[in-house]
Amino acid sequence: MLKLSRLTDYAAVVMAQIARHSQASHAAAELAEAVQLPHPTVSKTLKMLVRAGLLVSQRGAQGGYRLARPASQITAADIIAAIEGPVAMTECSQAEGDCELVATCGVADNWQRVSLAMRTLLESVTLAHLADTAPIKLPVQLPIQTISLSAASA
Amino acid sequence: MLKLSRLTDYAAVVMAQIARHSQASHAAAELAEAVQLPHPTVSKTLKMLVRAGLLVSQRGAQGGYRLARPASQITAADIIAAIEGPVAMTECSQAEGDCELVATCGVADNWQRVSLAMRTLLESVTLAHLADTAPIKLPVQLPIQTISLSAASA
DNA sequence: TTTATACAGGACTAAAATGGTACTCAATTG
DNA sequence: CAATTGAGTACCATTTTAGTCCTGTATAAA
Repeated sequence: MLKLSRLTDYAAVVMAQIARHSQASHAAAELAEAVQLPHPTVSKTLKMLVRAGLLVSQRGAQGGYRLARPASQITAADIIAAIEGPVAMTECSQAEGDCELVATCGVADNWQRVSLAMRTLLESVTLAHLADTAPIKLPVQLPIQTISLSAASA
Repeated sequence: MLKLSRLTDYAAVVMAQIARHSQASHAAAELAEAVQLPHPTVSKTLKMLVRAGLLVSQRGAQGGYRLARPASQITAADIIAAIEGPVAMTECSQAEGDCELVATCGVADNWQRVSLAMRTLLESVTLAHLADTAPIKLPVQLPIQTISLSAASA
């Protein structure tokens, strides 16, 4: 299905929740309550987001989590990467291309172009968009054509 | 990683192999040999592709698999859907939206827009592109902006 | 300084998806 | 009929995913 993992989904929801009240610090328990998910799971997700540099944490009483930077500067690709690792459609489109089938494959290059286009799409969607209850209304010029499809055009 | 499953990857490679010699019928064993993958696995993949209507099969001696329609009319989204089911990024962007968290979620709509944009992207890449050893050189106008991003613009 | 709060890190387990195999049946050709 | 080749099904092993728990550590407030 080319689906996000459930944790990634949670991460997006939690991030959106924080983004909607970005002044305050949010404790894990409070967030879990707000989004109606089990505390430990939310906690785990939050830790991953901190490690990825999307959130900052403050220990102790009155502590909690806050966005590391404005919601408009955090992308869907960032959130996905924080939980699942870098966006890549196939083994071989990752850094360590240790696929032994390169010789017989014959589609690797083109998959990588598609992969890149998808990544670009996900980078064009920010947390600010996701958190907004209104539909995404970017007047963005998606550079899709530029990137992959005209890479070696005629 | 938002990665394709390995079987989907195999499917793409096998489809590309068939597409490059689309006149002949191809036995499962022959294809497995050509792409250097285990026979039973390739066989399984082929059956899924037949069930999805992307290949047609012919039993008996001299039988094998052929494309059900021209490579230019088979999309990456078709191949992915054949193996993994419909492209959808989250539970709730599928047909049976049985997610109980709709109330507290607050990002569902926007995820769906992103999901739709990705699907459109994948539909714009055909098997003919994938099978071509040259880079994709579509002069395609990707309708991404149209679909999701300006859906409710301004 | 004590205490309550709240995050950090890691170990562990249960469940599910994935990938791969084997075996039997059905159809076609010659 | 015999050889070939796909169809269908059931099964198993592995990996991934999700979720829990426990112990440690930093911070703030009383």
